[in-house]
Amino acid sequence: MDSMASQTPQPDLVDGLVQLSFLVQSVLAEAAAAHTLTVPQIRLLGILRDREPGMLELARHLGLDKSSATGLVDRAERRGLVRRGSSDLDGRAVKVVTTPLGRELTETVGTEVITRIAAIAGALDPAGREHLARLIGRILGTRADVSNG
Amino acid sequence: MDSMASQTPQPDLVDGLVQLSFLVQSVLAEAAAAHTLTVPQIRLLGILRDREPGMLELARHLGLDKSSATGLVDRAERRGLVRRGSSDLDGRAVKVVTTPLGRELTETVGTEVITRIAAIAGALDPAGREHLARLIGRILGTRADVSNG
DNA sequence: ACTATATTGTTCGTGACACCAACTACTTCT
DNA sequence: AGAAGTAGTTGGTGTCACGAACAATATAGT
Repeated sequence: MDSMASQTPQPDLVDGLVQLSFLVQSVLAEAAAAHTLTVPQIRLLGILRDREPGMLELARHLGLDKSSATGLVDRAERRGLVRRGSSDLDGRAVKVVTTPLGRELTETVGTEVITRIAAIAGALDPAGREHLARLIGRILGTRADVSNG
Repeated sequence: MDSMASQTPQPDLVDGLVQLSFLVQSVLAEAAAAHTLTVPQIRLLGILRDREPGMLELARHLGLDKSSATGLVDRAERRGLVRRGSSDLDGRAVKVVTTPLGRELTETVGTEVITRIAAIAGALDPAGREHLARLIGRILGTRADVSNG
């Protein structure tokens, strides 16, 4: 039946990947909601954990249009989570930075996300988790070539 | 209850699961957008492939509020993808059904989703895919107990 | 230097999506 | 029949994302 190797109709796997992604996303949404945040917001905070990007760079990291990044930062700023600093070199550029409150929330939510996602993986024994991590790593690693320009 | 074991700090795996979920979601969004649809819409169509649920049942399947289901069906109906039939037994209930156009789109998009998601898994060799499917299956299987009320 | 072009962000308008609270219209229970 | 419950809808609010158009600054090209 599997005449085409690359398209090997592996319904179980395709279905599983899709369902798993919904599961993970809903757990993320829960963790975010527990702190009156949303998934895009925690993504934003996650990126700002080790960066101070401009709007455009931010947009690229999130895979969004720059105007979407503006909006995301607007709302986060309104909640006191981030701040718009001005770049010294470029008069029109902006530097998005977390506030102390933002950093604190990043930590809290981060821990919560780890706990909750780890709980999902808790269905597997340590060896299974190890293996899963490797397989996922290989998938994401292959993709890194594509997405990193 | 090994409450500690579930917290095994496995940063690689947690991170991988999260990133993978975003990858899958974005591929789903692409596949949907290729047919002027959205992820919630293809989810809706997917459910209607083998069911004719009422609004409430639909909402439960999607993990949404019933009013959200109403909106989703409203928009899908406006595009001629689904239809509101009336239940014969219950005068207030509704039966959401796909139209011929909706069924056709379901097929087309379904194929596209399979192709694109399979491409993600294509980074693995057949044995790896097999293994991954099993691991994911175990995770989802464990969850099924929780979510199926 | 000085205009032409490119880049960074913002704004505006539109639309999808999701929630909650309130409401209508049936059903079922007593 | 009357009370209570259930199925769906409506209206209001907020987030999110996009594209097009715009201001302001930066970088070329000559």
